Amino acid sequence: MSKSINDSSYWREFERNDITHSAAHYLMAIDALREEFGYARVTDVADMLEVSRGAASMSLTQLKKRGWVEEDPHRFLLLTDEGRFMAQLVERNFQILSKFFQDVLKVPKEVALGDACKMEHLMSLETGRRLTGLMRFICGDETREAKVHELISSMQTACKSSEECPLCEGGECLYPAEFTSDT
Amino acid sequence: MSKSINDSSYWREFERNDITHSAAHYLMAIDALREEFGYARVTDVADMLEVSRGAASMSLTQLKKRGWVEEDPHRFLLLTDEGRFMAQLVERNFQILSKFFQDVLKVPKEVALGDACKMEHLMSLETGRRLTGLMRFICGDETREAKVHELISSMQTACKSSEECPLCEGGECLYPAEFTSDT
DNA sequence: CGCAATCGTTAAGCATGCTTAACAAAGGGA
DNA sequence: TCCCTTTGTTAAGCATGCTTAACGATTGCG
Repeated sequence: MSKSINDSSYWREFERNDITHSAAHYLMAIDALREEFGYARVTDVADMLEVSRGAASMSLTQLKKRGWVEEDPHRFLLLTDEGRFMAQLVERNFQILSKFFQDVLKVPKEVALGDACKMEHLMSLETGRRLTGLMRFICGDETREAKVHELISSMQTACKSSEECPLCEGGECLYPAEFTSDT
Repeated sequence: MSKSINDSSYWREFERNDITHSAAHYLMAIDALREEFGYARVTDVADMLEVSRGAASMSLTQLKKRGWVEEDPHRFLLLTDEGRFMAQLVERNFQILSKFFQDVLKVPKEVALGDACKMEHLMSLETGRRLTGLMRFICGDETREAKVHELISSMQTACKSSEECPLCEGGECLYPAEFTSDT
């Protein structure tokens, strides 16, 4: 268990992720601005993300070099097909994760949105697609959905014993008493 | 939707997260080494994480300043109570996420472990606890577990129409045809 | 004891990504 | 036209976190 979690073959994949958190938000900002106003300039992106124009300018230059951002004939910012793909991937991940956390796990909105926003650019397409499937299963039947919620809300304490818990079999309890109240 | 995803009040929380990915792995490495060998030195941590001794030294100095790491009477590395709490939080998140991705969502192992490792330090205690509850629900009944798997494996194509899909109601389909094959 | 290997720290360099500040280029009103 | 504002770029500084290299301080063997 502890042997593999620190295996360098994948723990450092974090810093080599396809897209950084920051880059994802620059792309999504362009998408959102074009949708809302029909165009996006460096200053608009900077305002939306509340970063300086300098930061936006430098980041967008990198995104242009990477082939995700272009300028249209009027020198307005534009996503390339690949850029739009990345933006949509991250945005869809955010939507799925925040919906999953809020509607299925019943995590308080603020926490759910915070977690989803941090994780949105890190979940692979494969995982996102399958998570969508799980949610179609749960949300597709009201009785089932209600039962999930009932069970989750009753699960405020640690499992009684490793024997009867399908998760803790053999090992230690994943959520012992000291972890059942919030941080 | 696009309005809130770029709201600076939380998109920049990513860089202010309680613990960085790197810091989490330093803490978990100390934990793992002490468990396996009874002690942990800077060099051992560096070897386990496959970083230079210089990097390990500097990072561990920061973790000492932060109160998560100490030295024992023999000058070996030791986690403080708070440090152990953080390490266990992240490790438990990794276990829950990788189990969820592999055993519930049936994501291929390599992808599941990669995703879990990237997200492990970003999921809040609250969300992790509730995810554990969901998994107790699903894995606690074989019929239910089988049904979830059947449904997820059949969900390889986009939903037929927004009308009948509990997720896409109103808006666009989250997983239209062009996204249903892997990247 | 002494030499050599190991251990831990520190410095310099690089990359990311933010800040503020300076500046050139373009735009708009009197 | 002139001036002032807005826009976008660039430079310098800071923080994180990695690299390699140099450096003392141990440690251990013959």
